[in-house]
Amino acid sequence: MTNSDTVSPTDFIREIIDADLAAGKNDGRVATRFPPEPNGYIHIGHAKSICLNFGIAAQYGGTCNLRFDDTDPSGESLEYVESIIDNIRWLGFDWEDRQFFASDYFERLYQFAVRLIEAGKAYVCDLSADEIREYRGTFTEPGKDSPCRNRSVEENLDLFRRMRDGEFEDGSHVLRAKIDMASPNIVMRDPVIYRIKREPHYRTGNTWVIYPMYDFAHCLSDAIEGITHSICTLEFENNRPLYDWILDQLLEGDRPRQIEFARLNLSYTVLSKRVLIELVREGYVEGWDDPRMPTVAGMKRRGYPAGAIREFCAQIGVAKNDNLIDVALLEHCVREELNEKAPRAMAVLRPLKVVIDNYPEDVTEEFECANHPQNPEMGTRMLPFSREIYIERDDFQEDPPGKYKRLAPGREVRLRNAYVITYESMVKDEKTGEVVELHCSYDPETKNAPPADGRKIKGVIHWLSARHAIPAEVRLYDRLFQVPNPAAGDDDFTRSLNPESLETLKNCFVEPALRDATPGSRCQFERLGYFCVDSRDSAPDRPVFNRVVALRDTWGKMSDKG
RNA sequence: UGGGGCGUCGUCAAGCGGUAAGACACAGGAUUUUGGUUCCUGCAUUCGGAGGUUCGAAUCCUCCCGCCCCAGCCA
Repeated sequence: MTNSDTVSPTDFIREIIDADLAAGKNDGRVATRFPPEPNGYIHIGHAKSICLNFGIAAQYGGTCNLRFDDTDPSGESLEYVESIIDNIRWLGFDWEDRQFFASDYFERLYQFAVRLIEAGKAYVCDLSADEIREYRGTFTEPGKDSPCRNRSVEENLDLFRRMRDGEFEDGSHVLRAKIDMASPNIVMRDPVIYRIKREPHYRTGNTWVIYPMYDFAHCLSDAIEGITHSICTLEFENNRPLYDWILDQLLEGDRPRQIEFARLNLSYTVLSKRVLIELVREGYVEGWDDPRMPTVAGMKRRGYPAGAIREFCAQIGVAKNDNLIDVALLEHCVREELNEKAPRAMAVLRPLKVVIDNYPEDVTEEFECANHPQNPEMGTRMLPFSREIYIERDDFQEDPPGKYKRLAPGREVRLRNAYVITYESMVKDEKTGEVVELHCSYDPETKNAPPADGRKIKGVIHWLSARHAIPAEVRLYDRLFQVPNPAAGDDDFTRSLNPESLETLKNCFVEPALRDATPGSRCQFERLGYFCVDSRDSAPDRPVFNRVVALRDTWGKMSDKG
């Protein structure tokens, strides 16, 4: 599926699977699942889990199901289901016909709950939410039994049926597993497994007023689907005894096994669902697919290739250590793929006009340019040249620092794929003193050739023929947060937002070949970075480009240091 | 505080009793019509700490320290 996945990674989860296989468990089957709750868009952290689950299934000749864990109607919606399906497909994974919903199991789960009651392992509790909390005890004190704990099976069955039938108010009754109110693990102190919630479900509508809790629904959904290895994140480690307990009461033979790994944390970004939702709702970004968002939809729109995300997930590994991955690694993976695959193009973001005085006014030349310097198979394109061109403002300095090798008074520079030009004079705005135009001369002998006298031209800059350049809008993105670990501390995340995460440049130019660039297509603007045609706002007469990621910039680093 | 986890380079991460892989980052240098790419080079005498076992310990034992998770009718 991916050329970068040639080396199968090894990690503690695969070691467990190897051992299970060696022990003859599950008849040699490996079945995983990715179980999102459809109450938000998936992000790069989910991508790690997706790559893990689908990757393991592929590696072991097994299967990976997509299952929506939709047991709490509040906040869940079809929009999220659809976005999740789209995003996983885009990431490059396929679950064939194995798309499931926990909500499709509601009737079976109900029957499992009835069996639990019949076995004397669950009871209907009348305590209020507050009372249940009080009865639960604390880390250091054991809990107390609910007064309802010893109801008869018959009464429990009757009450539970009436809960389902809608006879009771929301919150007036719950179904609880009867385990151990003195357990040192709070999860095991008679956990709630069903609650009454009169809220329409986006799939089952009003047919249910009771909904199973995660701990009850998840393990049984895994069992129903024949999952062998149920991979989840570390915060569920405390829940594993409950996962096993429920299955022990209800099932015999091979059972799914829960394995926990450390979730992804990314520097300078936040992956908390709560914060992501707030960023969208409060308008700090323009939507779930804002190119600054760490969502799969955002990264796709930004122009990150799916393969780069997969490669990133392979690179970071899987372990149980808390981690904070340097976002530079993600950017590295993006550059690595784009360097190989993105055709080169010319664009000027902050134009400065240059008149080449000794070049004829009515002439247009066309230069044949390679689409990729290292890969001739990517072909060539024609680039027009004329007397007036635009260069990048940054590529001229009146009083340049030491190692500057671009245009300056008295200097010469190579125009990429064209001639060597020499500075002659500049025109300044009388009021502001700003340089508004340059005059240069060109050396006709240097067309695609070094200067005849053998002198070395150090600098190469990009340019565009003013007459032929296509106006474009370019959006420069930077990290959304200014601090390395915005999730640390309970500070208001708003304060660590980067006010300069988006810079919109409206007066840019791109080469004519890009006039009709396909939305979503990517190229490298030479010397600037990788760019992607925005799939939402770009129009044929007015292309809009998103900067995917800048090129590595050793010069920028040097000059930053002074 | 009771329970459950985790501590190996700046950041990830291999290592599974035989003497510290790799990646990113960083720093030098070479090549270059992208200050890109590519290519070399450097980057943990030491594995949270202290004891112990052993010919030999990041790996085994003991104690200590630090960080994360759990007291939703969320997942």
